[in-house]
Amino acid sequence: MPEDVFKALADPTRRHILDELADRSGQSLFEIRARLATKHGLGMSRQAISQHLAVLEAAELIRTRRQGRYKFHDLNTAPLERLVTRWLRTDAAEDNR
Amino acid sequence: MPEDVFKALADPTRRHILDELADRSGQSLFEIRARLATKHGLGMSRQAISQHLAVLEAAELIRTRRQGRYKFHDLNTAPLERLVTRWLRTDAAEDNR
DNA sequence: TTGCCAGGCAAGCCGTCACTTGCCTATTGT
DNA sequence: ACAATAGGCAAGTGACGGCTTGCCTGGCAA
Repeated sequence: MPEDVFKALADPTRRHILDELADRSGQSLFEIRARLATKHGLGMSRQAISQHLAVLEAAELIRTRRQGRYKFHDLNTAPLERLVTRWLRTDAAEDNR
Repeated sequence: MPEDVFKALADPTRRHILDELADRSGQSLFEIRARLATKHGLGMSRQAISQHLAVLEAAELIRTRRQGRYKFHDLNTAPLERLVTRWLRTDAAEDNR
């Protein structure tokens, strides 16, 4: 299940989205779109970012909460923590995967 | 340049290769191919794995050393270390990328 | 030397992915 | 009520990625 995390992190635009959510939590789709455009020069359609957010949500890298007609996105760093340590630990070899 | 690391990690076969090299360092192409086949049930062509190794080497996740007609592969965990910490540190925000 | 073995190069196929476009639903403001 | 706003749901397109196949090169052993 957390195998999708790698796939989600593969795209640079999605990594920029994570950067934005790390900088300011609880942003809406249009906010993210605006900040990607101004700060990173990414002029993408609204739907493109919506699909990226769907991928990130499926990988559980972001959590969403609806509020009226707004949908706010929050970063969830939990899947990131034991992701790379899989190869970093050179001591006791326990196959926990 | 370490942006390719994410792309390299996106493929499950490549992650299995890293697992193998983490388990036994300095394996050759045919060794890796054999162990992927037996331990993970991956019956892939030699060339497929060669291409995967090329991607991993381009991302500097493995280092290679030629010795006669053999080419040995070693895991290099250096690019992995400050990869995920980009989103994990919630303290001082320095844009080092 | 001759043959075998480890590996590289290049083209081609096919599936997946990122992105767009068009249309539709729901909620808020006037 | 009506219009504007925030977002969702497809379907279609172009490009990239993984894998195969075929041929070629360098090193080692008999």
